[in-house]
Amino acid sequence: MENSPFDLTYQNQGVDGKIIAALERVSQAFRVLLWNESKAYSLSPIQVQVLIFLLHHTEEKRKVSYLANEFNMTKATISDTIKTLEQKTLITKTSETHDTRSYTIHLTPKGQEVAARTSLFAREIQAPIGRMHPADQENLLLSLFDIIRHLNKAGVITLQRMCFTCAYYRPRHGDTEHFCQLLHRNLENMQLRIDCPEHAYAQ
Amino acid sequence: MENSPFDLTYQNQGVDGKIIAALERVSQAFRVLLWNESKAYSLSPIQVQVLIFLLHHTEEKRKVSYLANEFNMTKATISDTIKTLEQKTLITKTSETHDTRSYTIHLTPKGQEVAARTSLFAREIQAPIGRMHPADQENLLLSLFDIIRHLNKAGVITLQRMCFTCAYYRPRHGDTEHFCQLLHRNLENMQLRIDCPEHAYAQ
DNA sequence: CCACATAGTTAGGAATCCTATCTTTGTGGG
DNA sequence: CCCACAAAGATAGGATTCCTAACTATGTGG
Repeated sequence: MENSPFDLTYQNQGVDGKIIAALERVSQAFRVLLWNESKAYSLSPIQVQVLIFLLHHTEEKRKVSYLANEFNMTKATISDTIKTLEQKTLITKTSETHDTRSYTIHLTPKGQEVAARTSLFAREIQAPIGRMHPADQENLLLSLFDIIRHLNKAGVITLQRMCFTCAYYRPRHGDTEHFCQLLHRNLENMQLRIDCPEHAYAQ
Repeated sequence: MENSPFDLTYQNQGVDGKIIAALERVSQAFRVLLWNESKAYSLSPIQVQVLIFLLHHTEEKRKVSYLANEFNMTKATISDTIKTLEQKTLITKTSETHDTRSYTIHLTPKGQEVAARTSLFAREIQAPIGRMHPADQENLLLSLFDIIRHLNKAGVITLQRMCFTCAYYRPRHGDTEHFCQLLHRNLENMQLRIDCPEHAYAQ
């Protein structure tokens, strides 16, 4: 065995190195899938992302500044994207608030249709996840939560709507229990949210 | 409890939906980190990726076509990137093979230095992984392997150097054991490679 | 009411990444 | 031997991404 010419601990492929490499592959897959989907509908990747976001989020989040923050881009970039989407009659703007500087973005019926269809771009990634054992799913999700939580603390990802960054969230018994002050109850691991519509920022 | 105005199974946030969303967040983090690192060294993201790849891979993989396949881009894009890197004296070309159409790319000392430094761009993601329990690391890695294997079969990711797509790989006892015909032995879960230098394609 | 912050737009430019078209070189029948 | 074809890479040109910087217009607070 010692005579093997191959070193099993080759290069930086410790466990964490392997996990990083694997996550990078998955990231690449997302990029490729999103790119393909975009081309299929003659849209840009960011346009598709915006459409999908609009499909799943409420009024107060459907603004230029919010989207810019969400996608780590400048307002200029989003402003441009919105202009294009409007020209394609996929969205409309309404300024129903009393702040006339701002407006809310809405999907047109056509926009909803496109958004619904393109939102399936990740279905290839969903398939193997659906086949996993529930226990493995739970472990995977918790690991990812952990990573994201760290990235959030480190300032890499600025915006979150996950429980751990919410004003209503209270850890109990040293992180093993999760109490939501809005729902007034403990959340199971699988009930923790990554995109909660009621998320409130801690000050 | 039933009176709660909030539906815990809100939107597509079943387990797999949450995992997809989480993976997307991590992907975004990679993008942001890579972008930051690029700007810090006045390079483009793809230039950084190429430099890092060159640092870790051998001769026969350091060619334009291989890189194009690796990063899911056209040869034109890579050709351009290489030209720029050469102008920046970060790489050199040598045509030591007998096929004079092609050449091999080498890092200059300066290129190695930059590559080594930028290769740390993912360290923020590595930190939380390093702190996880070994068992959780193993679960995470196996789950990601599973997803990538599927993406590979589905043709989303064309190129791999992981055991599951290798000509030397033989599953045993229904996927619970992994035999490498090159090493002539079973591999433990944690010995499975995601970027094996000896990977050979199955025909 | 004036200074300042905030929402969004515009202009201009660097960079990404493509398609399509080339040149050159290797390869495999007939 | 040669001719057709494939394969490696380069080049030109263009659509798109995404930025910075400067701008307009509106809200807010001492």
